[in-house]
Amino acid sequence: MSAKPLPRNILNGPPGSAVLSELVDAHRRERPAGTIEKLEGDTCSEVYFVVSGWLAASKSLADGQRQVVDIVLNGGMLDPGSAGSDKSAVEIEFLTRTVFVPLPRENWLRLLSVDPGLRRALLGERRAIMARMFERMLRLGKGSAENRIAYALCELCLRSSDAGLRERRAYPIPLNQPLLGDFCGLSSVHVCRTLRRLEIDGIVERTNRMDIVIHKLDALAEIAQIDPEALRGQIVSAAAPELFTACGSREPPRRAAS
Amino acid sequence: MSAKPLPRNILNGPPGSAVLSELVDAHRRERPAGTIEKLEGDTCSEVYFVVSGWLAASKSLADGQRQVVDIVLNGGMLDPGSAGSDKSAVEIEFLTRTVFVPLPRENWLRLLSVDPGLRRALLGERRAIMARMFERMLRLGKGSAENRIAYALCELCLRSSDAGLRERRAYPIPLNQPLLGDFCGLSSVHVCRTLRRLEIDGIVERTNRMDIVIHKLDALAEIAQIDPEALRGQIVSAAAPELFTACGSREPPRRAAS
DNA sequence: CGTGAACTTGATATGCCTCAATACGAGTGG
DNA sequence: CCACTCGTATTGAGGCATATCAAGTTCACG
Repeated sequence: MSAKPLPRNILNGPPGSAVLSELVDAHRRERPAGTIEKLEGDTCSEVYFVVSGWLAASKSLADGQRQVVDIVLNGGMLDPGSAGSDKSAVEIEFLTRTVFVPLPRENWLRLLSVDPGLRRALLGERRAIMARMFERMLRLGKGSAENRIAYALCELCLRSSDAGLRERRAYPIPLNQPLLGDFCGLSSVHVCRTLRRLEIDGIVERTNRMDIVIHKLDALAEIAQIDPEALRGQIVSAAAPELFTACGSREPPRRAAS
Repeated sequence: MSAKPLPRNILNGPPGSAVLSELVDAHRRERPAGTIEKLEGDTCSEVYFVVSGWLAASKSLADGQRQVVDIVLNGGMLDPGSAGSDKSAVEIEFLTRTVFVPLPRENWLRLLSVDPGLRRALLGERRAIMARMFERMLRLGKGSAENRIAYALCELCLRSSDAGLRERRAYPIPLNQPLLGDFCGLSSVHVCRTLRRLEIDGIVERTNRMDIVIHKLDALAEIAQIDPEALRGQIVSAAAPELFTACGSREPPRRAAS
């Protein structure tokens, strides 16, 4: 699966294919870690495709409290727009050096109009996005701190690696504790305590600040209240990578300081 | 806007239109309030369109704690599927007597393939869904109980009426307090206390259990941390009604006991 | 008139936040 | 090489918001 030979779907699709690679080339961008690409309310008429890197979409209350509403990884997409206007509903920040393609809405619609496979892939990607958002809302509303953190670790590990959830394997997660707190709806202090407890209990281990090694997958899944196998199928879109393999060479996700 | 003369978009669209009305007729369903249409994990290969009524999509933790992840009203749609499998990611329950159209995925994809206007409308609807989900996640993660309740009232009032947020006008909300709690991530007891406080402060009034009358819109918007005008544009899809006006006569939303 | 579900209100428990102080690690400049 | 500094992580103490438990009331419905 990691040795996928050639881009499919778009580049090799029947009509409009030539257009695509030009579009992608024309819009391809790269940003260093920590860049804030857009603020809430900024004008935005594009749909974002992440070629490589991590991106966080967040919203804030008046007092500055921030909630990360989604994290987008290699092969993922984000539509920051809201219903009526051309205003972005979220703030967009890159957590790592990131290559991405902001595709104007009209171009995106045109691509969809010519490629049935793309429409189908989009449906799958959309379902994956919604499914993981649902899981997170459930935990934001009803889960304990342990449950939220454990779930976040599982989700990010699952999504960031083809290998899935495995014991004794280090997954880099390019979030510091305040950011992880904003993702889980917790204060950074409580994130620290909760991570610490998981570590003391021998369930996970951290190296280099935020490389996660799972030692007791059963226990972690129990706390996160997930079935590792099933969750993967629900929140990771099988079709997604094909959505725009065309967009560029597949670089591995790279961690970076924020 | 309420006196829209004729269905547009699909029924009158160029090709495939005849197919649509047949599809809709064939799949149209009606259920009484309180019906549970699907459970988490049930097989589901359809996309749901709500013609009239209210529907709640929820998920639960092992201990039975439930979180309502979205509420769908007249003119709204819901795709319960998850990425990989044909399993529903959510439980679906009707809050009122509801007319809806569960359209098999393949039919839905085919419709999308023939109607550019439909694709565009879907983009708008999708953005509205995401925008309101983002708003709710922000409040689930970082908002106080007052903020969550006030926001929920504003969102549901905005979405359930063309009139938007107005003072001295009764909005029926067909949720009891336990359900509102599941929606806001609060216990029913605390929902009660919080609503009571809003009432004592003269900000809202309740009649018939759950008909909401706003008395101080400014204060409510302040607590909810919203701009009523702007929010409407963000979370209500202008195009959505056209998505499937074809599906049936437009009945007003009717409240019912759960 | 009885029954059950929802609502209300009070009392208590607790999980998480906030404030505060310290430790650590990386980068910087002397 | 060391001192400095700044951001992040860690740990403790205390407070507050919300959950939980419990009891009583109202209301819809049979």
